[in-house]
Amino acid sequence: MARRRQAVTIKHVAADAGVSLQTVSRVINDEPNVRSAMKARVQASIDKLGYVPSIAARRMSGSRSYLILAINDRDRTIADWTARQGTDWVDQMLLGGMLKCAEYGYRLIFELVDTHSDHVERELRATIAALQPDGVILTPPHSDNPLIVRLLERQRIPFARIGSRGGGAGIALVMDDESMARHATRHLIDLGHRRIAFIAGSSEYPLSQWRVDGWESEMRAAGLPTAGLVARGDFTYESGAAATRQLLGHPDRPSAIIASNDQMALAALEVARELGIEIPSQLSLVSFDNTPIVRFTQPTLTAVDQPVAETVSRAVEMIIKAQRGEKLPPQPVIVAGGFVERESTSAPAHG
Amino acid sequence: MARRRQAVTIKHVAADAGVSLQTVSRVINDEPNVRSAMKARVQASIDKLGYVPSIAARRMSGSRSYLILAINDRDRTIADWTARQGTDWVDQMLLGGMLKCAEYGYRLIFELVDTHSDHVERELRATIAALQPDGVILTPPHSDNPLIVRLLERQRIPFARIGSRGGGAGIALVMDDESMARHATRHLIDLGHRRIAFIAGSSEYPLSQWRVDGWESEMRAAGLPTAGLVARGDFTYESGAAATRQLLGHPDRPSAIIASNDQMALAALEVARELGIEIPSQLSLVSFDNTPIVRFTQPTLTAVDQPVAETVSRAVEMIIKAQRGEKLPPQPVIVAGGFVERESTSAPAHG
DNA sequence: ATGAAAGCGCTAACAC
DNA sequence: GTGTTAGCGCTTTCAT
Repeated sequence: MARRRQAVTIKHVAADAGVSLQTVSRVINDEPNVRSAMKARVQASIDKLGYVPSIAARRMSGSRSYLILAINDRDRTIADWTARQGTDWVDQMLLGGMLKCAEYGYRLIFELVDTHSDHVERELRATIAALQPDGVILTPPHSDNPLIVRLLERQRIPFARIGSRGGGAGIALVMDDESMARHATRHLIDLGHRRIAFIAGSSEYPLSQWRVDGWESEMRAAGLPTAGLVARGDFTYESGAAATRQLLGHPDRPSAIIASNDQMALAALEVARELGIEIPSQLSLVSFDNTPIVRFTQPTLTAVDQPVAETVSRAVEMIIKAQRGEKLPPQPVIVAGGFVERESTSAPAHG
Repeated sequence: MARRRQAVTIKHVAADAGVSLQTVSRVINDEPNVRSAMKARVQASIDKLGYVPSIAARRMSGSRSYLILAINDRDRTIADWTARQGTDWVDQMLLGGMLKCAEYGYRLIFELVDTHSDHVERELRATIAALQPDGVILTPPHSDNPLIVRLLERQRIPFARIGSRGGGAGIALVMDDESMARHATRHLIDLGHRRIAFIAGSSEYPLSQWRVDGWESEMRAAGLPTAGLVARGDFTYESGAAATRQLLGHPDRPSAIIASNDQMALAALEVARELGIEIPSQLSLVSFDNTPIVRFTQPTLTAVDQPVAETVSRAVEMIIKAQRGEKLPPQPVIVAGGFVERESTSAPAHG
């Protein structure tokens, strides 16, 4: 194999501009102590030759790598990709992360890491050693993994923990699950609903409880009952179906249901259909996450929008700031979600 | 900011094992001329210290970077991510590409490049200079961009061209669009359909024509008419709706329609509903691509499965082989697609 | 404000 | 088989 060398290096630029390597280095890193005339001359050579610094060489010399690593759980991600159920978590991560990285001249590298194995640490350490990223973005369930957090802390790499309320090192960011749940509940209350049920998600994820809390507090504030109105699922379709059957089997059945994610909402839709309950005229349905599928069901689903892209974008920003030693805002950073009204919600039948 | 150095380097391993750097290098690269006892000793030190070679240093020394770059069109990708219509092209690319890369100790880096701008070349050159990947995977419409192909050829980087039949340098891979279209057509013929219409895609993409060709040749082979049975769309929902109206407005309307992608199939579904034509009893519908949405429509759509993951996986494999100087199979490599029967196809009403 | 020299971690080339 | 040397492209000292 032919060895590939850098086509244009800092040497070529220095020679072309008739200055030292160091001066070129100063220009490309936008450092002080370069006269503007000099700077212009060097920049002209850079443009002329089409010079781009090598990340490898930069990293070698002990400087930044301009790489930010985004870590996702391997099993779950591969399962989602294979199932092709329309989950676009990864896409939204890339959307938020890559674009923000590009703004700062960084690059996002997406990696899968196996959470559940006992060698998480080794795996992550290997990835870091190989890539030497300037920062790491953790997503659930890694965000609260003490092994990972400790490792990153020891390596002194700035890292963001998405979906974590903090405690320990790292930059904690959460999407505002509680407010989003409150918003959804408020929407239904405003439509005239009083018996609003909630299908909770897996208790493995802290956000499941945050969502329940939001619903509960809004119900309380409106003086509405919550007893018997929670069913616990685990984010799967099957669990959503079971939860819905439980809720709709109730003698005084709810006129509205909020499901903690889209898969469970989909199940609720199907169960309602089976039972001959029409949506939205006889039952309103709100779903969580706003993944693509909610646009294609019939009726389309009113949904809470999980601000994944925005959150990752903020994470990137904060990592870069942290790396530069800038001051960070108080944490956890709370990212506001959205709410999209579609066809699955309306005033209750006998409001 | 504290400068981060590699925690464990080849030096530490060499010292620990009591050998030279070069011997360690030989072991980690699995090169010949190391006695197995020596190799074991070095490996023990590597494991003990948790050593992982630095990609940057490897690249610096003129060797491989173990990075493979996958390039997608920026505008289109961002539009897809933002629209959240369930397109999982990127996910499938990552699925096929990352897993195959991991098998060989490589890493896939996903990048966006702006096709339509006149500085494609500069942009791509910059990315290559920064990352120095060992290979590049091109997707449409980049695969047939002569500027890009020439650039990569000159840089002597192995590259794959997905969706290109070849001509010029690089490894050409296509999904077997023609066969897939034939398969879909055959499925409908076997069900008893005789008037089978086809909604073609944008002529900007060569695969649009390949799909038409497959349908046409299968129809011919079965002695069935094709005149007046093609409507041209451009892969958008709107164009699909217009095409469907045109086809169903025909006095002797088709009993089945094949749409060149899922968005247009979705439109066909909606138009049929508007016209009071029931699917599948009065009209069979087959869609192309098998993106997530076809699982959620009502009825669910029988669809041709575009083997994106498999194709990217093959591309990675061939790039690595090419880089090692191994012989490659004849091209274009043709990757077989799949076919998934769901609810939208059945025997025609008056068959 | 600019330049020169040293070194980052690794591998290719060559010596032994 | 194994060790030694040089150098990759860049940034960090430290001079000037």
